[in-house]
Amino acid sequence: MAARLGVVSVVQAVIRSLRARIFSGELAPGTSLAEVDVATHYEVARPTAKAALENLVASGLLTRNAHQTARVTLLSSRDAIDIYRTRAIIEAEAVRLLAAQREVPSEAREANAEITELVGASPIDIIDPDIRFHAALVQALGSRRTSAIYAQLTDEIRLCMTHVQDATLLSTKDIAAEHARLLQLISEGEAAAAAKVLEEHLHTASNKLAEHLESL
Amino acid sequence: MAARLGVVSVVQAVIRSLRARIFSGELAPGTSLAEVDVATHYEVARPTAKAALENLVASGLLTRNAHQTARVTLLSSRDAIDIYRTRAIIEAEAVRLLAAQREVPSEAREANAEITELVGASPIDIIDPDIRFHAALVQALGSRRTSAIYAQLTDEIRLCMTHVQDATLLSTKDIAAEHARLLQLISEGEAAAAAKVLEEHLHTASNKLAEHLESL
DNA sequence: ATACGGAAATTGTCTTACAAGTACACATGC
DNA sequence: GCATGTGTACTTGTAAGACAATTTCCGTAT
Repeated sequence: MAARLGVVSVVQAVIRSLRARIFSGELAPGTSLAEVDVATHYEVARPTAKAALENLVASGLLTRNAHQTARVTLLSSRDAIDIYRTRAIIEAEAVRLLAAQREVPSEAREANAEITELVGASPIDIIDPDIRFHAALVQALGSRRTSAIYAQLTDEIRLCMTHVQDATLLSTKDIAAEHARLLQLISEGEAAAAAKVLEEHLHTASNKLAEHLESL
Repeated sequence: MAARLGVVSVVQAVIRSLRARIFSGELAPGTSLAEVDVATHYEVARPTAKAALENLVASGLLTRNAHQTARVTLLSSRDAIDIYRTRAIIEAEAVRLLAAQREVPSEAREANAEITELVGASPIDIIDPDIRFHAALVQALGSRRTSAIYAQLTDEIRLCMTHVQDATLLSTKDIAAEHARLLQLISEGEAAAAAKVLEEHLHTASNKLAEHLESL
């Protein structure tokens, strides 16, 4: 293989590698990805590359019209708002349920602890624990399909983030504080208040992100 | 072409045809669908059939493990409950928003009128307008991604229904009445009450469906 | 009757090939 | 000079054939 691929299935390996390259920013939004390019890059057959590209198109990371070469999706501010709205619906419900049970997921607590430790570090480093924090809330719902849907939205969020290399949208300190407050309200069983904090948290993030995307 | 296909793209046409055959019950849950079978049936190449099958696997209508022939997904009662839970999250939010705006989608009203007219008819005939009623509520959110997610869940619901040919889970009259009450509460701006009615409506439907699936 | 071995069936991938559609550049006419 | 039309190059869509790898199932032998 031309590029290192954790060997599972060729198509799956290509998909995984392309995802990583997209998220890392190596393949910036707008970059063209022809089937032949992918095929030669990984030294696989074109049908294999095609299958990988189609998978990524389906998950929203790539965009392609008929007979046109696929490009890394360039999300608009309206897309970002739409994604965050959808996220908010799911997460708010998760938070309400958790609060009703006064159950604070340990993964969420740990992820936020990680964020707190990164207060001085590069804003890019907090993306990962931040995503884990929110994912932990949804995971706690225990619904396979809800988690799957949320995972797909998370992918698009990550893609958004690659638009904004300067990811200093919110201060790490504020994010950690809002998360902590959210967990506090959950532990107190304040479902409505917790949901409201979450919605505002996502809403301000959404606004900042949309604003940054507009300015490109 | 061996079977009539509305000509768009070969793969898309095969997908559409297979979906129709699955929903119609011609391809009952559990039926094997080998790539060669599909290829010969539609007189297309195996890669084309493969692409169509992979698409349907991704949307949950078919199930396949590596090196194993695809089968029409056989949903368990737990799946049904999971699907309805996820549905409920989205629909409840839609209903809350609509109530806050006191906005009753005309499509929902029309779909329920259609149900009301079908009070004496076969329970199977109400599936379609019932789905349209609920979809109209979600559509009103105006979120592309939320609608897309909901559409996928709807597909799985339809698949559930093919398990239970005797779809007389609830009386048509009761369904129409609950829908009407829901629309009434929306028009009155009673967000919380409307959401509660919806959740109970879906919960009882989910229970009945799960019960029927268990008894197979 | 059970366990082992092998054959059949199926999917995974590659190679090659051609058809069809899109986009861009170039030339032509106004 | 600009708009328009055409043609070519590029890319994707689909097909056909071939081989490897894996799973399943059946037959046989113990």
